[in-house]
Amino acid sequence: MAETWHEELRSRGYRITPQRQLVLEAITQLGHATPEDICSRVQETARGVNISTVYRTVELLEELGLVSHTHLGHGAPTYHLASEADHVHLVCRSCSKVTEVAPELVNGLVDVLDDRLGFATDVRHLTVFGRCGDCR
Amino acid sequence: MAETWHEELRSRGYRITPQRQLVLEAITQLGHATPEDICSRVQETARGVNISTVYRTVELLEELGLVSHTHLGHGAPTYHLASEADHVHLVCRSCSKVTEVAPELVNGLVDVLDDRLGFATDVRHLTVFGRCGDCR
DNA sequence: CTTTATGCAAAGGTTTTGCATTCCT
DNA sequence: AGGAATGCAAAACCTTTGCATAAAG
Repeated sequence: MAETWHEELRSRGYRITPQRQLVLEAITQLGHATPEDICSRVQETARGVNISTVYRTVELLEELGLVSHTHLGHGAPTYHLASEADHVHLVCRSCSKVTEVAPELVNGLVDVLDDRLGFATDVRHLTVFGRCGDCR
Repeated sequence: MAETWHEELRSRGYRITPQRQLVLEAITQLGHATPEDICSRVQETARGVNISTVYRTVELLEELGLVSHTHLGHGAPTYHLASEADHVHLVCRSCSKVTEVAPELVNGLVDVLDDRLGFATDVRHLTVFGRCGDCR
């Protein structure tokens, strides 16, 4: 796989390090991962990455547009690949199940907010809380 | 003003205390308030309510359906009266401005999620992040 | 060799918890 | 009186920061 983001990093004066690669791999594999999740996962496969490095790295990766985060519950945020982030999260208050739905479903909302208020919605960060079909 | 919630409290075996009344008053006055905000506000007018009591109280008031909370930023959640919570929050990533919009604007989304997935959206908790008109 | 990145440990902010005391009912 | 609620302090989380050391370019 092409590591195009390496160019991106270098061009901005950042460096390519094993830790950064490991964090990105962990996020890729885990899907939705908290900083702690990422840290644990990396621990398994290599000598580990310090939790503060994880925080610094996810911030960097987010700035580069490679990952994005959302808040699925009360605790830590979860990170996922931006390329796979093209969906909206539904979180069930009752069973805590997280469902991903196509962003098209919120097109109506996005258009309304844009037309009436000039507000540009960040769809990838959108999380809708409620009750899922199974819990009603 | 009728203190109908007093009945509700008693019938569930809970007690009416000055602290609980003060917290509810503070939320009423402040609109969107973090636990810390609530604590400070109460401090001003009375002998004060301990922060842990604030936490315990907002949890209780939320369980009773009197208040609800939402996450407007990275930090602490904000609480507001459920009776005034009938709106959706828009948060600007750029200037951090919070706008409240009528829940009707999201009716389309609510209907789609219900029809296609049987998902019942909690509109009052909904917060949409993005960029406001002024910042585009 | 220069500069950035990491690890560690400490600090900062937020929330929870245990327990003795207070105070509704 | 009896049980629930509060205050306090400590602990538990989550995240950030300063600084010495390691490592990328």
